Amino acid sequence: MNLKPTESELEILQVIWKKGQCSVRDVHEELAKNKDAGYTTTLKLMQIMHEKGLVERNTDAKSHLYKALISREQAQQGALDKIISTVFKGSTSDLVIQALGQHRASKDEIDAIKDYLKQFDK
Amino acid sequence: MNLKPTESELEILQVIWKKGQCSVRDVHEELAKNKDAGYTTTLKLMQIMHEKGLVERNTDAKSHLYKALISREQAQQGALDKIISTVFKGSTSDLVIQALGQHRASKDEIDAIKDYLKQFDK
DNA sequence: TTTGATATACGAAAACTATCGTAGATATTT
DNA sequence: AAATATCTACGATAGTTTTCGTATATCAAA
Repeated sequence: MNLKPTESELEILQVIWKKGQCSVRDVHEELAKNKDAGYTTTLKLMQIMHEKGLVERNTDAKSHLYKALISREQAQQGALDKIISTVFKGSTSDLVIQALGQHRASKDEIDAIKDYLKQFDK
Repeated sequence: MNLKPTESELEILQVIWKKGQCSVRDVHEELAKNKDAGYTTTLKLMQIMHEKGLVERNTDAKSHLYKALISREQAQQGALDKIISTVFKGSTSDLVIQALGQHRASKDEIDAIKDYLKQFDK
């Protein structure tokens, strides 16, 4: 089974992750802010995600409620693994440095990272 | 013009980046180690990449030689931008911390990152 | 110079993804 | 209860990406 979400599926997962549990309409209205596709498009995608096992749903009510079966962390890890191997030659530090360089992390972000790195000191 | 390489195109670019200049056969043999697709598949993909302007080629000899027209750094940045916005809620530090956490960066890598971060002190 | 290996070109099929329209069920409003 | 709104199901289409077969050219070896 292929657990790797497509681009559109990720957009949907984002909404579900944020809200915890969503109807198709919830997701659709959120997506409609930045994108314009019909309601049935979102519905169909979510049905496919259900077939794939990316989400589960409660069909008790007329309007079904969806929950994610893949965590944001899993998706993050999958995305990282992929780009580290395809464009960063397997080097995590290359990725980190490139990320910090171009994205001009804020002072808070830099501090968060420094804090994190302290655990490696002894 | 769409400069964003597809998944397969990235696999090919990887080989070209590593070797600097490649014939279709060079790329194909490298890919064949991990994947099995026919020679003409690789050829076709590289021809499409040429049409798209992702690579240039020298057709003097019978066997054409391809060079990348997009740098590894550009591709890295594109890949980072995408995943930061789709799975990391726009947070670079989330990405960095997740990357360091799971990938168990080596001491050298950690040191490289610490060095890099020093530039933000003053 | 004929044969065999290796190239490119390129159309077309296959696979995957995204989009939509329509049908029919269920709920809500008047 | 009839009309209206909202939901799911699902087939069909369109778009993109990947794969491959076949034709044809070029080179090297017998």
